Amino acid sequence: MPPVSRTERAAEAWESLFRAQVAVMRNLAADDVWDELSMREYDVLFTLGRAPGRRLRLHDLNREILLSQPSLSRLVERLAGSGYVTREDDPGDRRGTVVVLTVEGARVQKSVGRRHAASIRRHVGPALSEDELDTLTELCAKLRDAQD
Amino acid sequence: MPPVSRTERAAEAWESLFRAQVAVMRNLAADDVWDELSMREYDVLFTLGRAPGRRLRLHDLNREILLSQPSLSRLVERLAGSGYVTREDDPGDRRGTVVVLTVEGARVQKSVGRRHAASIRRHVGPALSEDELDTLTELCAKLRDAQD
DNA sequence: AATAGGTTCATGCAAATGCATGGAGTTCTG
DNA sequence: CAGAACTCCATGCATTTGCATGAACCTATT
Repeated sequence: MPPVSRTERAAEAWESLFRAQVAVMRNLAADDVWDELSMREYDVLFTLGRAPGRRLRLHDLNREILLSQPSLSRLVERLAGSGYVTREDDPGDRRGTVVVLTVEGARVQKSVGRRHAASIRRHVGPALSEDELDTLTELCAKLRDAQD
Repeated sequence: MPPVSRTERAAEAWESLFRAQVAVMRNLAADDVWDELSMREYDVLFTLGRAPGRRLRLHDLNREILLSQPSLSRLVERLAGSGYVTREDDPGDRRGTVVVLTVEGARVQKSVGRRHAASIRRHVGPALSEDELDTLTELCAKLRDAQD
């Protein structure tokens, strides 16, 4: 076995992470829990639910969601049309738009969220031991924190 | 600290993995290496390059690429138009289409690949120790292998 | 305080994506 | 071995996405 450089190690780790994400994502997407929300819509509502006051500036929301700014703008527009969020002016910065999760939005997010969590348990839970799951959580958190 | 159930551990691990993927992906996408190929196009050419004979059935290719079958069909169509792949009939199964990487396709993939690898080294390499990178690789491989 | 430069968001428009479907080929079943 | 069921791929069509751009606002510089 030849010596493995740091570059190769980084490339292998990313490749492995990426492929695992693709494989798990495909299984999660195939599970029958996306009748009320698409995965991206769920991601937005979930992120809002975690935020203080269940509200976030569009710009801040955009940092959590892998979507271009115009696409997120229109996704939020559709969510507002469905009554799951409202859009308010930011009094502190009048350029900004604050996206606020509605009661109905929170309800739908939780409804889908419960089934999604069960789906995750089925697809991710059995793959690794509890210690391994914790290690994976920590390593990914570390990787994420090192970005930008 | 309350006891943590296996369901919670799985959900945390997936959440952490997913967010890390989003954060890294955003940085990789922002790097100036995608002038000749989009990330998805690169992914297809890269996957073909790894396959034996640098060729893959469209259906098999689709299992590696997170894209619907019609979308992949059209992506391959565009790659063929650019001269990076050719489409051949599968003699063994006449329903099938075999996608073959061309010499030019391999050249472009390598050209982008070199810069992409350097980009990965910059964004992923410094985040973790070498042991941690190896551990992450193994855990993600295990997770991936457990899918389906 | 005026102006230049930066930030935040929305919209026009072309391109890419997914869903539903259909055609062609293969495999299973009685 | 006939036909039903399934698999693989492509195409029509509506939706979603990204890029380019512009409007409104904020901030820094002089």
